[in-house]
Amino acid sequence: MKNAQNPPHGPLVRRLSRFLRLTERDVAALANLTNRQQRFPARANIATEGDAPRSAFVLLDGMACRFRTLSDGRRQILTFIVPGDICDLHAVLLKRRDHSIGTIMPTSIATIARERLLATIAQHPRINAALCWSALQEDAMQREHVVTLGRRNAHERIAYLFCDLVWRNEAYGSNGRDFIRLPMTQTDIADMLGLTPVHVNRVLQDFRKDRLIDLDRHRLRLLDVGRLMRIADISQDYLHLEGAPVEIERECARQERL
Amino acid sequence: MKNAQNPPHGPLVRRLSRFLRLTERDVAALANLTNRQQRFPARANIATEGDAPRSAFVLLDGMACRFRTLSDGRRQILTFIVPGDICDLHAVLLKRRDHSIGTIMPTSIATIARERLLATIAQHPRINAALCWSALQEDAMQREHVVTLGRRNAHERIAYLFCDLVWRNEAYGSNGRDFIRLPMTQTDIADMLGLTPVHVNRVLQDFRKDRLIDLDRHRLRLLDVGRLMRIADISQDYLHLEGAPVEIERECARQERL
DNA sequence: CGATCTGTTGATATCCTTCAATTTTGGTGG
DNA sequence: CCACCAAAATTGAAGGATATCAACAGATCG
Repeated sequence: MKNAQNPPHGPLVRRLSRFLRLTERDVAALANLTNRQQRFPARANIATEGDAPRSAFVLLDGMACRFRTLSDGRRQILTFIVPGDICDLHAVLLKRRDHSIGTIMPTSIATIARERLLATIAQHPRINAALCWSALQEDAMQREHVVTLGRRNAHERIAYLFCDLVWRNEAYGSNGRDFIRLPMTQTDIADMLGLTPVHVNRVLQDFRKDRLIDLDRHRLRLLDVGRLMRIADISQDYLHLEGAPVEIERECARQERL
Repeated sequence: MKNAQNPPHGPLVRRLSRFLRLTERDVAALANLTNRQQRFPARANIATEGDAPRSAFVLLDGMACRFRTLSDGRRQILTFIVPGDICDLHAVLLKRRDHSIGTIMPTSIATIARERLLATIAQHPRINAALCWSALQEDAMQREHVVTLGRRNAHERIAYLFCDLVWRNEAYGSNGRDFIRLPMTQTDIADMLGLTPVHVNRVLQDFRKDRLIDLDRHRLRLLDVGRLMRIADISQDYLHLEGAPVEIERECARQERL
């Protein structure tokens, strides 16, 4: 039962072991959790609003987003989905999807069969706990998004988004450099933040002039994270990266002894 | 194993049986799920951001809201909490709360002990499923909120909020009249919808002039739901009130036979 | 029955949108 | 590898939705 957080693991393991240490058995089970892989080109729909929910999946590589469109065409992006993110884990309980999922760039996913998922969480308390945490974290991110759209102005919104993306990449991304890939267009950013593409562009210019960011060819480098955090008035608390409370650790250990 | 949806049940049973039929055993278990009750006056905090999470609770009577405040005082309400809503069901997994919960009016809650909760869902598959559905529904409501703040204008936002509150009251509220209690102030509505109180007031005047609503002394009557729905461009799909898919029903029935 | 919170109204300011044109980028096929 | 094309980014000018400020009226509650 060794520490399983060493580098060469898939995005799902990287993501989940952010919460608590997984055993080698857990890691092996996660490797068997997914079955077939699928690739999608850029700007393709992985799932469409109104459809009956299909199986859950993990995003392995690329980037996607959840979104909804109003009947006059206005679009709101709900979340950007990055490698390691799990989608539609419990969606079987619903009859029809209330939002779509589309790719931003070429993206590959691995589907998760419901039967195997249920069996896995029944036998692996740490995976169960980590999946719950993952869902809680998504809820918390959604809440931060609501705060952003409701009470932050354009500069604050963009500062928030960039911090969020960089922090998530640091927490369980794979690249160890000081910049991140920003594959989405300025229109995507606008649709995420409730702004117009034109205004997003202007704020980006401001940030460049203020030496806050370096953004070129979809590569983003934060030149002054502290100042961006102060602009957005945000800390990374909402990501809940602090790991499991001891009681949860103990409870998992106890269940593993059975 | 009779239908358990008849009137004289608590808000929790009313809420959960919206999803699937609960057995008499389930209803009895739900009655035993909560232990002590607590009353809070209006404008009191039930839980505060930064605290370590306490036990989960059900709101029995009154109204509350989740909210976050930025450091300069701007406040964003995340959700209004109505009777039957369950709060912080899995919060034990987190070390500190990322938002507060406060009352709008005098409110009573019933706490749920973690041990008893775990035992109950282990023995009652339908309760387990219904609680999962409840969490999914909350996620869907949160998504609709994001769409509202990101892409709807002031009139559309208020039309959305009023439909939402009325629909939720119809679905599992207790009063059978054609108006609902609207205990929150216009400032609360503004903080929910990302507007200023002044502007909320003006939109309300517009709605009154257009004979869309009748709002007086915190009693709201929708005079033309169809038109409000068209204004907000919304249907009640996002509330997922259609009940459990047959496979879930079957799965619960199978588990009950063990 | 007064103090305070809430609702209402008007005038002015501003952030962001809209519209429209131009440049740049990135992808594709020859 | 280059030429070409569509998509994305950029810039300017003007308009509109909502915010801000301020004052007052009305409701609520101890």
